[in-house]
Amino acid sequence: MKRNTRQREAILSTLYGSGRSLSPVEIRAEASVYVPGLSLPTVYRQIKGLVEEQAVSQVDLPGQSPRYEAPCDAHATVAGHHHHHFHCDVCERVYPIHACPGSMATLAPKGFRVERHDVTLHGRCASCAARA
Amino acid sequence: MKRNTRQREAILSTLYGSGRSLSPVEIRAEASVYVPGLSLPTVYRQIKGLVEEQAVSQVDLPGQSPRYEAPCDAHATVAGHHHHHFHCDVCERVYPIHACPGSMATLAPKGFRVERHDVTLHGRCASCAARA
DNA sequence: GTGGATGCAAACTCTTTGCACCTTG
DNA sequence: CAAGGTGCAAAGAGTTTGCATCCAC
Repeated sequence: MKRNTRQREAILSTLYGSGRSLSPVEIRAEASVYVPGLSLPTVYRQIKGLVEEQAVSQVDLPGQSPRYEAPCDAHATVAGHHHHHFHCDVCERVYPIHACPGSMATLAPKGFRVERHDVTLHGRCASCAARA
Repeated sequence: MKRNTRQREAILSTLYGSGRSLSPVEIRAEASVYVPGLSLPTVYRQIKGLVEEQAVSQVDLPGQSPRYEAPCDAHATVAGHHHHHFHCDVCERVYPIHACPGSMATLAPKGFRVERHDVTLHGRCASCAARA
């Protein structure tokens, strides 16, 4: 997965252009504007390669299939930086949260070694909240 | 889904007997001890009904298929109470965390309305940490 | 020109559904 | 005895793979 095909470029620019996390189907829909006929298997193969080379990161939210996002450039860490996500219950979109409640090691029972945490917020995003 | 069949009893006692969240396959494996030949479709149908009547709650962790657990009786709230989960990276088991970092409404951007949050801790459970 | 990438179709996994038979109340 | 539950097999949904063709280098 190193060649600059039209498909790869379309997928990459879709991910880097969007400020949020996209599902494979969303990626296909957006990238199809640049490459009509783009196939879903190609999207899956490209994102798999892109995740491996850390050009894109995978976002797993509870109860949802994986989404993908461009590493945040606001903090310019090469391999992306620690952040969380907000899932809008209305439009189903996923937005990055550049804040963190901090270590949660003390929440676990004695003897448990906490090495990582995931936080997902749910509710209404700004535009869906304004609409209500 | 109201009749007390052997299958239903086996599934319920498996969930109530285990102190953690189980996947449908795990439920089937455990409950098969009481009902040999228990089928996976029956497990899926029973848990669906049990979740609807709130006798069991569904646990969605990031990147994982759903698990199911008996509502925690330590706090004795009928419909279960707010809690989180710990996922062991070694044995893949999921344990309840009866603590919560508190509201995270301030983490979201302006205009976002936060109504709920999920927290998942990852690392090593007590027995896997002791073994290392 | 050659090897990697693409698109199609088929395979796979997980979950759900149709249906004949069995069991609970 | 009737309504509901079970097991089997097959159908769906989402993702991955095989393969012939195409295209970037």
